[in-house]
Amino acid sequence: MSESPFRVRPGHAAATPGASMSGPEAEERVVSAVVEAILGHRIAPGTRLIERELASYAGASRSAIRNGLLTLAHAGLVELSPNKGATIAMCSPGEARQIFEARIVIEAAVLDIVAHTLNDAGRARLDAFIDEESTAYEAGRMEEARHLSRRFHLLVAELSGNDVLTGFVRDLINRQPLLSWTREARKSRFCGNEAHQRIADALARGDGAEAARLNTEHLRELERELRTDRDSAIKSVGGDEAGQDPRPRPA
Amino acid sequence: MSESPFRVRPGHAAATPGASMSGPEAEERVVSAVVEAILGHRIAPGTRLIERELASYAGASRSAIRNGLLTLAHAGLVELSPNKGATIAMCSPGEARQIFEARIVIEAAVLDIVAHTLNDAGRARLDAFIDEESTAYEAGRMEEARHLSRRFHLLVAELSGNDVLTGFVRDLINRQPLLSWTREARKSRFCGNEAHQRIADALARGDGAEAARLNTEHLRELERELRTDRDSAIKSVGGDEAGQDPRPRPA
DNA sequence: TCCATCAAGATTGTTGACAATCTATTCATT
DNA sequence: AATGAATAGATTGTCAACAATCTTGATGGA
Repeated sequence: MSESPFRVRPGHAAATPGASMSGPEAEERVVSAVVEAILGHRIAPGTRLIERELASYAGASRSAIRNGLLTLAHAGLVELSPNKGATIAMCSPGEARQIFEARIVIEAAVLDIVAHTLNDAGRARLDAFIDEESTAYEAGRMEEARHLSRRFHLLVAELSGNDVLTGFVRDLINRQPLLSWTREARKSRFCGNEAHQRIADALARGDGAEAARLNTEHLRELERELRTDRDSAIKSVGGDEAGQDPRPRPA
Repeated sequence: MSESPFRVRPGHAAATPGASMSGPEAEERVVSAVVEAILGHRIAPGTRLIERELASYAGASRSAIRNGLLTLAHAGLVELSPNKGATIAMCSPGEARQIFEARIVIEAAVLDIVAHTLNDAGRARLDAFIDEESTAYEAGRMEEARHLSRRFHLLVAELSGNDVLTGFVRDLINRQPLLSWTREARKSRFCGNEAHQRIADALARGDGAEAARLNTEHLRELERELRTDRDSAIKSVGGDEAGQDPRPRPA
């Protein structure tokens, strides 16, 4: 059996089939494990999720797993088909376009709100965040940098003070890795935090329109990069996909 | 509570405790029954939903009910507390404000998209819808009119061609009745479809900015009306709930 | 009268087993 | 060899019973 794509969280023992450490946390544990696996590009879209495997991994019952899968399905991260089970969601190019469009318009609105309401505490949070992000980039810690790069957009949403919009942004960001599976370890030339730095500067000046414009440009750049990745993946048909480690379980 | 707030759908027999007409539809039936009950103002926020009651009503097992409640919780319509069960969600004034804000910004973006992409077929759908809505209003069929009034905003979202944004708008609209429980049967002076008519006209002209402006004004009017309702409800009932914590979201 | 304590009932949470369905392999036929 | 049917295995869907927890009402004392 291949390596599990799910990462064991500190403080939690790995799957011990006998130990039924169930509880309200079990469902949450499965959800966050799958989310982390998706965000870390350790699990491919289309991978089938088998209830009993997840159950034994998480040391939970199938009921908890089912609840977790329902939660993930609502967040758009897994697809459920009756009698056929759950798979990691696959986004068609059309869906990818819609997700980017949604991010562009919602984040533009959020940035406009933040530009009008940002206080000193928020400005400090933004500054500290940008520092942390650029430090991670310069140190070459790409995994952490990618994580922080996603977190930036979430932080801006949080600064708007609107939990509803923040939840939408979080869902959209979590689906991002599903759009560009191949972009795993490649160092993106657009994912640097210069764009984030400029957006934060515009926010600090109270210029919401400019911040929104920069963010839109930033996201369009990401989308363009994604499309070229997808195209190049098409021409190198089977080799690339089979060569990557995380494949659907052989089972 | 002697009378059930849930309306029996045509084609489905009422609860027959012995008949276990379960299936994949059972969950869906419960979900839509609760949604309809909320939309029809037949069930109050804070009402406790007891699994066994719902199960016997829907002729389904508790498992299906549980799944349905989870779905409703994800949509923000019910709140689940561990070991305490499910209640119809209650929105604090702060949450209500956030929901209106989210609707304003998302629908503005949607209107801008529609204004740039509307074709003849879409224009025809809008026209037909406005006719149907105004007919319902003039005939005094207020329940249908309220339904269509909500549907108008959903139709505009659908015309944008973006399923992601449409889903967000749908969730927000479905939560609307939770914000203004007291406004049940009252004929609102702002809920007429003149506003919708003007928005549709602006869309037909391709003037997205004006459509968004009109829609924002429309929603702010609704929110103001809601606040006066809530204030008058406070003086009659007296007990007002403190700020509720927002529901937990998937990580 | 008010408050703490406690017991009985009610409700949710969990488990395991069973039925229904799908999937993959095998095997017969053309 | 290719195709289609049948069978065995695997997986999901469902259910009823049991355990854990909460709620309600009563009881007794200050």
